[in-house]
Amino acid sequence: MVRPVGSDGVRTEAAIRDAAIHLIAAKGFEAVTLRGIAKQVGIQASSLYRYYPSKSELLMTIITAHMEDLLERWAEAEPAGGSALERLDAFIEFHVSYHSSKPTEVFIANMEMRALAAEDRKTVVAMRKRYEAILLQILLDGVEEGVFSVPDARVATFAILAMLTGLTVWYQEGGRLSKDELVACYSKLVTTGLSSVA
Amino acid sequence: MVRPVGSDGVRTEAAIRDAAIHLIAAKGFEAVTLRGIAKQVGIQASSLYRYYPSKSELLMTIITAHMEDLLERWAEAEPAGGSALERLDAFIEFHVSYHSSKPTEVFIANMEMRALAAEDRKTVVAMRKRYEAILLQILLDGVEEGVFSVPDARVATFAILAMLTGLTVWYQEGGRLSKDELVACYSKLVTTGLSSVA
Amino acid sequence: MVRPVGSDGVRTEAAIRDAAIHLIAAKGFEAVTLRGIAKQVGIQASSLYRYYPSKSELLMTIITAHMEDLLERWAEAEPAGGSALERLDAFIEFHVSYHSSKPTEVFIANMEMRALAAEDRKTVVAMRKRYEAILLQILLDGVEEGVFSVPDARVATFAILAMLTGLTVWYQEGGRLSKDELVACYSKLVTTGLSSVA
Amino acid sequence: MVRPVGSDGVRTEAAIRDAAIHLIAAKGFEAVTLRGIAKQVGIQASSLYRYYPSKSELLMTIITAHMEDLLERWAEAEPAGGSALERLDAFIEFHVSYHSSKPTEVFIANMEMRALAAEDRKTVVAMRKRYEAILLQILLDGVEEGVFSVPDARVATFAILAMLTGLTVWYQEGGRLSKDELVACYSKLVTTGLSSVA
DNA sequence: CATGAATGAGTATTCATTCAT
DNA sequence: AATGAATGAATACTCATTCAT
Repeated sequence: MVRPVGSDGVRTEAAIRDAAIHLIAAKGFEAVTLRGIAKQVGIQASSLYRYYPSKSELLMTIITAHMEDLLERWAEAEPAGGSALERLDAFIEFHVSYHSSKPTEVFIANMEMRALAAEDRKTVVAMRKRYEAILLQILLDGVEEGVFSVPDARVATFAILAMLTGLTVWYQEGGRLSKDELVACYSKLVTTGLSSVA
Repeated sequence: MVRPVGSDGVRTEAAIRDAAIHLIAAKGFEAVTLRGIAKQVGIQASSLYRYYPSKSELLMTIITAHMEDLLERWAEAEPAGGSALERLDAFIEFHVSYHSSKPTEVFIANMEMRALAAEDRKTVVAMRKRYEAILLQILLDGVEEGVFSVPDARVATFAILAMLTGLTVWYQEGGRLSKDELVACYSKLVTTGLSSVA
Repeated sequence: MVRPVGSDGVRTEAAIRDAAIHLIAAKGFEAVTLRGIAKQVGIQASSLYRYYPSKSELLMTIITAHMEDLLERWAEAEPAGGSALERLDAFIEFHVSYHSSKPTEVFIANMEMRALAAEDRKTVVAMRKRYEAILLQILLDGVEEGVFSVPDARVATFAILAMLTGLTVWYQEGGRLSKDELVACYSKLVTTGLSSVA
Repeated sequence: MVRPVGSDGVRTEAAIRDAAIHLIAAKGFEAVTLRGIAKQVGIQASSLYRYYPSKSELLMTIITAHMEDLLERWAEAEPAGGSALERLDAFIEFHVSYHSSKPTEVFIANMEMRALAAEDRKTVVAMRKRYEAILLQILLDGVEEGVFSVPDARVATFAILAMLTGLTVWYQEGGRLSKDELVACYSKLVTTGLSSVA
């Protein structure tokens, strides 16, 4: 009997990841059991080992897949050239869109880094730094252009990312605000804050 | 050795809480073991039960003590009257000062709510909502006064709190910036964003 | 060693029950540890959980299995019709035979009901009442027929059952008396007491 | 300050025994904790050690006190001389009276012998044998006199004692039957069984 | 006479992981 | 590709017991 391409195995692997992502987001990595994941998939816990060599590698896979995806997509979405303000707008739009479309993965990547082994954590931190560097550069350029004024670009980077990423805590697809409204909201706050003057 | 000379219940209880706070912040509640806490305090794990009836009540105590403290201190620091802008400044100064002076407790309160039992989580969420309501009211007042312009006050509240609270992730006492500089940084970002015009 | 070759779930489950029954009868339920049971079976304590979800459910299983067996077997052994005296003889023969063939299970069922959770205890008490009702009915019928004389049928039921069941405390298979002699002994005592007249 | 005779200490010791007796009867010795006993008395667990050197000696004290009391009282109640039938009646009256007046202590002595250390158990078994020997002798005498007919005097002894003692399981002071009715009930059953002829 | 602080051995139970089938 | 039986190390928690005060 010929097994159709992309059959069982592949499907099972995807199902495992999906189940893991939702359970980890809901209960936290340590509180999730392999039996729990297996049950949701409809297989035995021992069968998980066909697909992932350990619980921690399952987490690492989820987090790095997310980080790689994030960085790749920005590489595609990144505007070639443009003013700092234009690039900032593009970045906010990208970040908010991505984070509101995959809030669960993002939430895990932010919450469960402590659960990674030291080595793995280092790898992920490095990826995250690459992402932070994108915004930091935009801010520095904007300051140089004279359009941005920040007391401390590094703190501002952390602050803005924390603000933007915070949406994963409360955002639910199909909520009160459309994605465009969400982007507008955050764009306004980042560029002119609360002030009604500018 | 049954009881070391000079042992003292009050001192032990404080030591347990301190040890628990630091371990939980570093590794996450689920990953922390009572043995680990006890070891750091220099007692046996079973002795913890003289002070806290269960691991989860220990967490609950830490989180509620923090939340109560936060709300009480704001009640003291809150300016009587004043414009929305003045009250916003006061709130930011308070929030940043408090969060930078107790980053560990705050971090735990934000990260470990999932580890609480449903009932306890409800209690804490209610306290948190009371705190969020403070900022929300300031924003609404500012909008009415015409000094603030926000697309959505509720989203803005979450966004600003996420930004301000985010400092607990990276802030370390005695770092590059003084507390005043920190407050100035965040104040600037909240009121006028990145714009150099205003 | 992960799984000894030729290990078999059904066999293991039976071995666990046997070990549990003997240990509980010897030391009492509370004094028996899962480690102790496991050791006797030759497995790890954690492996018990593949077969019984908790220590108390293991006890409940043992007790209810015994009670169900007792009631079913009487249903089979019960004479269709007959005088009260004939039915009494049949009951005594059945009860003494059953109790002397499974003294350990019976002993546990009598001694360890306190160890059951309230809910479970209720269930077992109800089964026991069904059994007691059998003898009570025989006594009432005998009184009506005029062959039995009892000051109080309810007390007599408890008294006779206590007497008959008491054999589980001292009886050992292969002892001085044969099963038939045992039945004769108890029959005599129940029907005419110590009197040498009748 | 002069302490009044028979004060605190004595009262506390009695309170501890009472509390222990009722708790052990209700939950079983192993399930009872010293903290539980102390709580009921209104003292700290550590204070129990002023009165009893260990949990198991507390049990041993309760059981032997009961057994000694039982034997002493029979020595007082025992009729000097008399026929086997008269002595049997006296024994039954004594046994039922004593057991219905102290059902809790008796219950413990019967149920918790397994909880005693081997050495202590031996001691108690010996006392119990002395008590059983009383009834056995009466039966043997009655057989010799020709008024009793028993297939096996030893089995009859166990059987009758099990029947009589069984009342501690269900008897409650102030219940449906008076003590005299109770004695009459059991007397009838022992001497002529269920038969209506004799 | 009584306690409060502490111990340490022990308990049921959980869980990631292994591997013959 | 998947499972069922089993492991062993770990976990929160309990409890009898000790003893300086």
